[in-house]
Amino acid sequence: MKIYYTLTGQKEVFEPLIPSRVSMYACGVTVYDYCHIGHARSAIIFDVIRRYMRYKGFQVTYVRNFTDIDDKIINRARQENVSWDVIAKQYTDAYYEDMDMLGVGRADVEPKATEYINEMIEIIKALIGKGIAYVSDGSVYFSVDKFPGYGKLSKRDMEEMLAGARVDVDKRKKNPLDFALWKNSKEGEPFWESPWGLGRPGWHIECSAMSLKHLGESFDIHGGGADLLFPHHENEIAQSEAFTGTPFAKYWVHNGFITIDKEKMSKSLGNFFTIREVLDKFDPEVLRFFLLSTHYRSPIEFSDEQLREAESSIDRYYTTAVRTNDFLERNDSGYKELSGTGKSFSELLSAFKESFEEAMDDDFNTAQALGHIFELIRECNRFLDSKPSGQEAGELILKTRELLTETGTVLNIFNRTPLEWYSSLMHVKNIGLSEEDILEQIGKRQDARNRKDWQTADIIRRDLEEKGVLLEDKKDRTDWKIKVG
RNA sequence: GGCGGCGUACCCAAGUGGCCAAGGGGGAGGUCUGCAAAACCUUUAUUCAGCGGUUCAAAUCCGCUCGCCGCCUCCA
Repeated sequence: MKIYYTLTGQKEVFEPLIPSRVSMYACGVTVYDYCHIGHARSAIIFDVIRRYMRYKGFQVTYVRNFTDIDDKIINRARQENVSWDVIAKQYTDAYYEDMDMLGVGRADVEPKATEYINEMIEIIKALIGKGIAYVSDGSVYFSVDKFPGYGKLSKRDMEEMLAGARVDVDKRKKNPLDFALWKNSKEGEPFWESPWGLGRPGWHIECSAMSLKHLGESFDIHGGGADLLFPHHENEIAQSEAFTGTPFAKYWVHNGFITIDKEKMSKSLGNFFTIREVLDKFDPEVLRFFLLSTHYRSPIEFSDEQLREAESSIDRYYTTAVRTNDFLERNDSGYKELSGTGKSFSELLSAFKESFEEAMDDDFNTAQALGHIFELIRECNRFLDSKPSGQEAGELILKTRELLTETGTVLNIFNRTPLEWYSSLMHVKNIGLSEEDILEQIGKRQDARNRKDWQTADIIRRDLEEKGVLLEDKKDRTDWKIKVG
């Protein structure tokens, strides 16, 4: 397995620190507002990495934090005239709702910054003791000059950063690039007691404290959005390695941004969509599928059109699922020799898993993995078109279903029944008909068809289609589905 | 200014030295069907932004040019 490694800028063979175990830490969210789809992208890719590691047989420990104290939370609380922890609680709950919808599993440990104040203070004390951090005006700063490797992750030169002049001038800092480990609290702000007076932790130190506590001094994978690379992850390395004297994370994984009209989606530009907004119009699986259809490091352009295409793709899967179910229900299990189509399908089937793993082993190439899945779907349909029957054919289709379920579980897509998919679409698209209504219309149409009253039958079908319901006449029944795309 | 990335068909998107350049969406024609839909088949890139170079061989490596984007400040 290869993973793109931010430090060297190329794909490296993945070798965990402890064989057969994987420890990973992902930067979670600051809980001060609803999550947008950028948060979803990050959460989903790490969810997939974790699922794939488990699939490969690794024992995974996955830690994802919540930043529950921060300027933005304090500001939000002030605006709404409530306590900071009310805001944190509200948006932590909202986060879980969103992630549950998207099929993002809980991490093994989900620490909150405010539960690790003591651990952070201990690290800060030690850094001061080593002369790497200094106290200034009730706050504590990390002295980047004292950490020789500063800038190694983001490949930045300190001289150039200073020349860039976009760093704020702060009299309390010895070097403008120094960053706060502990912040002196101002009047009316939440605070904790510390050796340096009342205050609260700086942003970066929490990840150092929580990863140390749950994963140890060194662990395998650390990641988050590409915008965390600098300064957040750079600072984490500095603090952690200065404190422990050993290498921090072995592999750094950063996901690319979501863009709108080619521009980075961001809060400040105001061009962002919350997960909730999107799920108002689309099934959650559509968003998840869409985000996995591009490699995680590439930027991904977001639009309704893209989502509609994703919806059509998923529908192709569920349409095929209906076919395989039908086949297995009717197939007679007597002996019958496999046709040529059957034989070539059988070959594809045996190669499929390897293809899927090859794609995923290559830096979690979910886009390519999906390509293989759709190739399997096409060949499965082709096989079914050849009107197969017999025990061996049944086994092939059964095997197909197994493989699709197994790989679908890694990506956490394609895990519902076709009926569940269409019921969900019915709601999300506001069809305004119930399943019973549709079945009633199908019954009426069938009566007309029995009378060979094609005109009435076609009118019923057209009326339903206008409402977004498609009918498909099969040999012995008529199926309904929701129009996608 | 420094650092980094991207440019593959009508759209999205894999592919980073060598089998016909994956897959999805869309278009056109066909098979099937009462008609449809779905599915399948054929077709839609002799070519990978452009120009040079390295190589027996390049979308893939190197150089230059053009265009787009990101980071350097909180940010997934």
